[in-house]
Amino acid sequence: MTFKERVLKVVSQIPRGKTLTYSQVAEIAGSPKAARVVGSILKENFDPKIPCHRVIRSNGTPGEYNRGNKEKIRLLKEEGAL
DNA sequence: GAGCTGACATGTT
DNA sequence: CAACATGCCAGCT
Repeated sequence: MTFKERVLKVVSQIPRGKTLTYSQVAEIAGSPKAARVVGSILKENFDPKIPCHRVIRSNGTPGEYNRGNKEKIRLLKEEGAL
């Protein structure tokens, strides 16, 4: 089980309407300081089972998104997470 | 195993 | 408030 797999699993388990920060995901995955790695992994993953838009920065800003940063914000609004 | 990379975080300037 | 600098660490070559 690599860190990547754990990150994907964690993100896939984020409930609708909720958001986690990259740090939180990294922490749950087992490496609290590997927030960057989390991003690197999410950008490569296009699996619909992984709601990467629910993962945001620690300061509350959305961060980046493979389908467009605007889309990420919109999705969060749709789900009521924002 | 070494080096480079980067969807981050936090502190300075 | 924005730009810059440093630390951090797993993935990839």
